[in-house]
Amino acid sequence: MSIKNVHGNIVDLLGEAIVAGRHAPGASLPPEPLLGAELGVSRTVVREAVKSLVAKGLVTTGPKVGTRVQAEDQWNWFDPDVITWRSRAGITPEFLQDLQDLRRIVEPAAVRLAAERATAADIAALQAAFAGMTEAVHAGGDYVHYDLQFHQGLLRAGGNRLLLHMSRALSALLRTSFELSTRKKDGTLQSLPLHRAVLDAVIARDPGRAEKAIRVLIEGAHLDIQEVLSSRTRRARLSVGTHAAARAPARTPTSARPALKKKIKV
Amino acid sequence: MSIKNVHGNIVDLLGEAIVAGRHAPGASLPPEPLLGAELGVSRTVVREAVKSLVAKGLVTTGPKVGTRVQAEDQWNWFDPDVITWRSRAGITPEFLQDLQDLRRIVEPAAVRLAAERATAADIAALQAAFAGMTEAVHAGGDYVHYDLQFHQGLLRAGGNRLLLHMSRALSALLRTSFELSTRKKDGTLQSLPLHRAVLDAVIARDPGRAEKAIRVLIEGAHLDIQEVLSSRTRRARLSVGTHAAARAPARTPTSARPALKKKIKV
DNA sequence: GGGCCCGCAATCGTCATACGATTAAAAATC
DNA sequence: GATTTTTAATCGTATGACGATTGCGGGCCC
Repeated sequence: MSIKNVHGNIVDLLGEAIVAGRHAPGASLPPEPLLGAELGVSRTVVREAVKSLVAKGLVTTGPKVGTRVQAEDQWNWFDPDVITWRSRAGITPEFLQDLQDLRRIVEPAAVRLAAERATAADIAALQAAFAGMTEAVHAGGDYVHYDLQFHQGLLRAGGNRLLLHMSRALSALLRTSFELSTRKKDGTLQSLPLHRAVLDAVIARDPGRAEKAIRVLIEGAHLDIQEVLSSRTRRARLSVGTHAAARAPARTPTSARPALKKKIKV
Repeated sequence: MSIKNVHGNIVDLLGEAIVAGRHAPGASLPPEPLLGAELGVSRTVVREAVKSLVAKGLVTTGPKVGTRVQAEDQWNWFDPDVITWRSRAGITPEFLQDLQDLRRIVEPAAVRLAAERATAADIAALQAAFAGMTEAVHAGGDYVHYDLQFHQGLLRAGGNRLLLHMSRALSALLRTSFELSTRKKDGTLQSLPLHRAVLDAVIARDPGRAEKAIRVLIEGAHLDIQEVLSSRTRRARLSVGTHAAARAPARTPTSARPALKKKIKV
C-alpha cells in the first residue's frame, strides 16, 4: 500500500483537488495542523507539500490568511504536474479547443523546421515511433504512446528547445487529446497513412509537403474531437480511461488512489 | 528587498545558482544541514526551498544521493521563476534564437486571432499600452514595460489562454529580448510606427494586414538582436539591466560545454 | 454615530531535535 | 570475480516550541 512517498502523494492529492475545482479559487484550505490531522501526516509533510503547490502557482500562503487557492490564471499551466492533474480531473471543451488552436499554430511550423534540420538520429527516432504505431494498430499495443513519441520526435527534430519543452509539459494533455481523437472506430488505422506522409516529407527534406501533411493530420484529429465534443453536453468535462497510466513520465508520482470509473464522466 | 521572506530568498539564491550553472547538472548540492549552516538558516528552510526547486524540475532528492541537479532538459522552462533566473544569469545566444523562432511562429498566428476576436476592452488595453510606449519615447519612461503590455494584450485578445499564459511565463525573457532589440540608437522611436500598424490592423479587423505588420515588427527586432549578437563573442552570455553580472564575477560559469549538438547558427 | 487606532488571536514562518527509511558504496563472503 | 552482507551517509518524517505577521474586532475619541 502504500506509502512509498508520503510527500508526493500529498502533493498529488492536494494538487489534483485544487485543479479539479474541489477547492474554489479564493477559498482557504484548512490550517496546516488540521489538514495534517485529516490526511494522517505531520505538519512537516503538509508544509512541504504546500510549498510545492506554491511553486506551481496554485496557492499562496500567509500568516492569518492561511493557504489560499489562486485564481486559475495564476497557475503554471505549463507545469507537467498541473497539466497531469487537469487531465485527470477532466478537461473542459474550451480547454481542449485552446489546445487544438495551439497545435494548429505550432506544429506546422515545427514540422517545417524538422524537415529542414532533422538529423539522422532524429529521423531514426521518428521511424521507430512510426513502427510502434504500426505495430500497435496491427498487433495491439499502446498506439497513443507511440503517437506522442512521434510528435515529440518532430518537435525535437525541429531543434527548438522551447518548443520541445512545451510539448513535453503538455504531454499529459496531448495524451488525453489523442485518446479522444483516436477513439473512433478504426481511427488509428486511418491516421496511420497521414503520419506516414509527414514522415516521408521530413525524410525527403520537403518542408512545404511536410507542413501540408501535418495540417491534414491535425485537421483530421480536430474533426474527430469536434465529433466527440458534439456528442456530449457542452459544459461537460471530458476524461478518458486511465488504462495507460503505467506509461507515465518518470517522476510523476504514482497514484495510490482506488480505481476510478473507467468511463467518461459526464 | 528586505529580509522579509527567508524561504523565498533561499529559493531564489539556490535557483539562480543552479540555472546560472554554478552547480553543474549531475552534481550534488551540499547535504541539507551543511547547506543550512552555510546559508545561516535552519534545515527546515533548506528543505522547503529544495522542495520548491524539485517542483520546478531543477533538482531531485533521495537518501544517500543528496540533492542532485537535473539535466537542463528536465527543468520547467515555462516556469516564471526559472525564466527569471535564466534572464538574470544571462541568456545564451542559442536560447535567444530559440525564443525568436518561437515568437515568429506564435505571434503572427496570435495577432491574426486577435484581429478576428478582439473585444472593445482588449482594444482599449492595446491602445493604453501603445500610448504608454509613445509617451515613453517622447517624455521618458519604461518603454519595454509598455511594449510587453502591448504584446501580452495581443495574446490576450487572441482569446487563447494557453498562448496567453505562455507569454506570461516567458515575460522575463521577453523583457530581456526587448531590451536588447531596443538598445539601438532611436530603436524605440523606429519601432513605434510598426506597433501602430499592428494596432490599426487589429482595430480594422484585418487579420491579413495585422499578421503582415507583426511579421515586419518581429523581423526588425530579429535583425537588431542579430546585430547585438554579432558584436559580442559567440559563447558570451548576454545580460542587460543593472542587476545581473555583479553577482558572480569570481568564477566563470562552467560554460565549457564542448559537444552541445546545436544546429542553429547565429 | 462614525471613524480611527490599538490590541488580540489565528495562522503561518522558523528553529531545534530525534529517529526511521532508503540506498549507494564499501566490506565480507563464497 | 561475483554475490551477498554490512555500513554509513543522507534524506524523510515526526514532534514541540516560539516568533512574526496580519486580519479582525473592540474600544476610544471626536
